[in-house]
Amino acid sequence: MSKHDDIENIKCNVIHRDVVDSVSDKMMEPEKMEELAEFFKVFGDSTRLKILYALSISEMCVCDIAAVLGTSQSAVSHQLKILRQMRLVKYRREGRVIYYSHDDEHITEIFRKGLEHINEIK
Amino acid sequence: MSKHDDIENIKCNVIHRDVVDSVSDKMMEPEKMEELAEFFKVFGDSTRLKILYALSISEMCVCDIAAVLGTSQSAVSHQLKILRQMRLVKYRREGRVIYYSHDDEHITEIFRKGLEHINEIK
DNA sequence: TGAACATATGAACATTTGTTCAAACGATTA
DNA sequence: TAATCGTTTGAACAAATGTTCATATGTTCA
Repeated sequence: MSKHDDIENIKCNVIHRDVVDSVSDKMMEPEKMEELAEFFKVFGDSTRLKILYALSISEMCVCDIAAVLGTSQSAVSHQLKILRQMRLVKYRREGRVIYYSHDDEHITEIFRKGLEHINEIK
Repeated sequence: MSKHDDIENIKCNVIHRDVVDSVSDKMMEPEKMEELAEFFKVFGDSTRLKILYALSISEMCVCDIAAVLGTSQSAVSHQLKILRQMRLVKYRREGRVIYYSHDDEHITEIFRKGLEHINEIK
């Protein structure tokens, strides 16, 4: 164990140096990956997904969204904030009612791709 | 408060009955939504995203993936299990080395849509 | 057969996440 | 102006998640 002290607990070594180098070279910047993960994380919750789906059918106010989902108005509002921050929904105020709607054309396509996948794997 | 006891603590009422009914009618089944959320959840972690991206460049063994990501072999293995369960990657064994690769064409498209979005909103 | 290696897995732990509850904020209306 | 309504927000809390560590599994090679 003498001269191997510094690597004594490495469990795993590179097997194909060429592949590792080539792939490392083509990898996206880690920050971009983080950003992308944050984006997809938004789709990873059924409450938010339901909101997005509902809004793809019609513009709606917060109370109505809550009614459709069967979720508390507060929970919906919290999730709308996240969707807003990710620029997936926009809103307009009319008196004390706030109407939300989609703010991005990619939503529908991402939705469809996801559905295609889960329909295929079962 | 007499006859309203059952709804006394409802903070929010339906505002547009017609919209709520129409959207409720067109909503997807909740189970489908859950399933879809589970699927997108997989994309919502940067380690898994990096693995998927790396595999879009080349088939790779676990050790090499770990090397490219700078993550422990164990962490990679745990995440590969999730990707496997979601049928996003497949693998083949060659001796004691296991090679992973993509198992779905939607991955690349979903990736691209996500990137398009985050590139637009900044 | 036993040592070495690539990978998988379970338990433990810290972190993140989503909901609820209570309260605050704006806008309307009586 | 006060009460009401639709919405937002912060704190608290339980549940879910990702990593690490230790160990197990399965394969090769000496």
